[in-house]
Amino acid sequence: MKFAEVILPVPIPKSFCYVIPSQLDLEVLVGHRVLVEFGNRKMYTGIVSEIHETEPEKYIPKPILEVLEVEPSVNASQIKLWQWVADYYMCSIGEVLNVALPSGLKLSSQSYIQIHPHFIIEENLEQLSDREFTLMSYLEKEQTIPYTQVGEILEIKSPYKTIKNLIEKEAILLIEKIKERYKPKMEKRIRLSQQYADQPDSLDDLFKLLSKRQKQEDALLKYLSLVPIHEDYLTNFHGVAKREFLHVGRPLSPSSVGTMTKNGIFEEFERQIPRFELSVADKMQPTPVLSPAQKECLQKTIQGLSEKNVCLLHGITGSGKTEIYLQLIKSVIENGEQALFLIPEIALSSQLVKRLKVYFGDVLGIYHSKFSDNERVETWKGVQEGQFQVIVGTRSSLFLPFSDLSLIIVDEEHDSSYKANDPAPRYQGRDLALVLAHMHHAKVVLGSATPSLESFYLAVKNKYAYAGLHERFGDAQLPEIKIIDVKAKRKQKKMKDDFSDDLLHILHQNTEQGYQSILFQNRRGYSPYVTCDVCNWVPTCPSCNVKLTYHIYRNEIRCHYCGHKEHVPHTCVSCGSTEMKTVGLGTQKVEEELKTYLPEVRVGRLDLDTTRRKHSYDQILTDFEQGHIDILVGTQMITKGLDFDNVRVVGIINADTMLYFPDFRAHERAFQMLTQVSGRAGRRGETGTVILQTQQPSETLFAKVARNDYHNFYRKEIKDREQYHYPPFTRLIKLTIRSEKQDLTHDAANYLGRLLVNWLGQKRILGPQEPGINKIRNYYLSEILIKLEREGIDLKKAKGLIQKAIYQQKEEKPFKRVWVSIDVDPQ
DNA sequence: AGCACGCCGACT
DNA sequence: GTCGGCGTGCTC
Ligand SMILES: [Zn+2]
Ligand SMILES: [Zn+2]
Repeated sequence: MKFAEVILPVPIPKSFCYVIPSQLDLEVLVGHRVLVEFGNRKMYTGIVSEIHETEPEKYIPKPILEVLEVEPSVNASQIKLWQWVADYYMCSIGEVLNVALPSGLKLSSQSYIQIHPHFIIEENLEQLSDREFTLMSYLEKEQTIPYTQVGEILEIKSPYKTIKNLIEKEAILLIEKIKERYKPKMEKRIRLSQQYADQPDSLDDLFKLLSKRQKQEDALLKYLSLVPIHEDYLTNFHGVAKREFLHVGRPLSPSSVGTMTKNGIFEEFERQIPRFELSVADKMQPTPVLSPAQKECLQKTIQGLSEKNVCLLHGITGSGKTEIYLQLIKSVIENGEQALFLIPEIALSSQLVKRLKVYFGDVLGIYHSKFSDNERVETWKGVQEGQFQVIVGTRSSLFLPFSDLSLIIVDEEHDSSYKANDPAPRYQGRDLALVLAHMHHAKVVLGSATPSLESFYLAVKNKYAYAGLHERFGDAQLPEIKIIDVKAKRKQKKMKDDFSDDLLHILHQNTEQGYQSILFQNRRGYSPYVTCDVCNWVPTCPSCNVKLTYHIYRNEIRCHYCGHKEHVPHTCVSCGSTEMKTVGLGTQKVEEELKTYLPEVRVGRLDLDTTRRKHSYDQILTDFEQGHIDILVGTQMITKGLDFDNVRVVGIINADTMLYFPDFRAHERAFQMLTQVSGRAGRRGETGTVILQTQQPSETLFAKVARNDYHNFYRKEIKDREQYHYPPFTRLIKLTIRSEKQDLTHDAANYLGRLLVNWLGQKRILGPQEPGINKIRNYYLSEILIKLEREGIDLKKAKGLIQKAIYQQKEEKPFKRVWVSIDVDPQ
């Protein structure tokens, strides 16, 4: 007998053993998607991770029900990668599967109830209680009802007993429905029936036959003009797309074509077509020619990669790193190997995709979270079948089924969207890229104008190769950055709301001269908060310990953590005053103020609120690119994406907000963000200007941004990190303890903290400590930070002890309803 | 994570 | 008594 270890998408840290039934004996392979029953009746797709002959001793394994494919969807190196992620990020391999596999490839069953075929309600009325009768009447109308909806219908919380009773009475049946899986996109096509296609002479007879039927004759003529079967009868085999046949050029009557199909003149058939538009070969262009500086940098990168596995490409904003990536990718394609081009979530605009398509054509695949399930499955299959040699995508493309990967590029490697947050696995895409590359013996290029401290440190330590690109492309110069003292300006009465006279003046002048500007305010919405003018009371969320955020367009206040919303209060809950006002500054208000002070200027806005719909982000970028917008107001979103040649001025409304995050990375992030946003100013031979407004003009970080002085920023920051034992000198693991009672969270966190102190030592444990936001969705939170040395420590053993401590805490009776989540390398 | 099942208190 | 809420433990 043969058995298969199957990975299932559940947060249980092991695989499950199933019997391979004898009739499937030769079919099941490692990496196959298989259908199995799990629990009482629920069905899941799992991935076979191992095939063996060791019979389990303690239980009788269930059989594999179905093998869902001929070629395995997952290859062996992917399973190895999943296991690495599960071990390193301390989660179950099932959770890894859950994010790795596109949902189009994961099917699971849902339970439904339906009326038992032999049961007649009218004849069994006395058997049914009121509630049971309600449910049965519902079933008569609806045929089947999902199990999960029964509770809602009956307005009770646990429908289980009602359902169980009805099953015993043989009134209903439980059935399992499996959700639809991936659907290939099909196209209806039309061709001439075999008999006419094979013998062109018979067409004459056909024309005679149709001579009295004008519309049918038209259709035949149109077909022959689209499909030249008289030149090559084989062309009939592929026929013509029905859509094109009916609607392109002179339209045909669908009903007459239908009649001809019924009469056996035409035949209809279906063909699978790709979801992605194929590019036309003649639109393709060679990759752009490099400047001398870019060439030199490319050489350094190639040289570096011959000595090290990773090269840090440190190129200032506007230096043209992308062109260097293109060259590297090109040579990968020429060698017949695969390349992965990772970019931050938001930077994957359709502009970028179009640009890359022009260079790489149909070997380019795209993988993105805004894609539909079906599109993602198609990219997955394209990589697997070798159609796509280059993938541009966000961090989840690390899980695609590569077989021959030789290069990974991580663009804007410092970007925080490479870190996956809430559902486990909480992986860092940049780090995982290194692991994936290692498995494939591939090389990695980390590119950034403002490298993360971790990466730069490793380059300094000679673990990574380093290639610098310190001049801008073309004749462009770095922008001139002017620091404006907002406090002083206010005293001089030179502020209009949030704009200094200098900023307004330069914006006005720049627009007059036909150039564009960008305004940066790292907060969306109008005025973020509502407050009482008398006592400063601020409405907070009933479920979370956060202030509610004001949204002007609905005149309501909302919680960003749980979605709770309410109307703006007219009176203060604390003192009864009716003097409620809004405070704080969001992009929406910046936009409004701008329109007041510069009424003739066309203003656009780019933030989460204006880009919710699928194509709105691309639309705003296009409008800006084509000059329909003079000034674009935005959040950090505008620091990413495409470069705009016509932007000469960047205004930073309030640079201070970023400095005060209670987080050891606050300065790093502020430096990166300010540098990136400043870098939007001045390309193509013109020197740009940046106006940076602040309350603290003497803050040294701003001076470093102004001088584009990464090295001094790095030296100061790395010293602090070393002194306070933060990465890259230590590894951090953050434990978050959650429960519904504040005391319970507190006690559980203390218990866990004591265990960890005993097992790992006092100096490695920070906390427990309540985070700034100590309640989310009615769960109270506490955090423990574990600091482990980078070297000279058995990391596996330490993680084992942490896991053991969490299990031991969970074993304690009072802590059954306490949850602990683990974040390895938190951001 | 689901889901089954058993115990306990509220309400016929 | 009975029924629904809720806590607990298991899943190959
Ligand atoms: Zn008040
Ligand atoms: Zn909330």
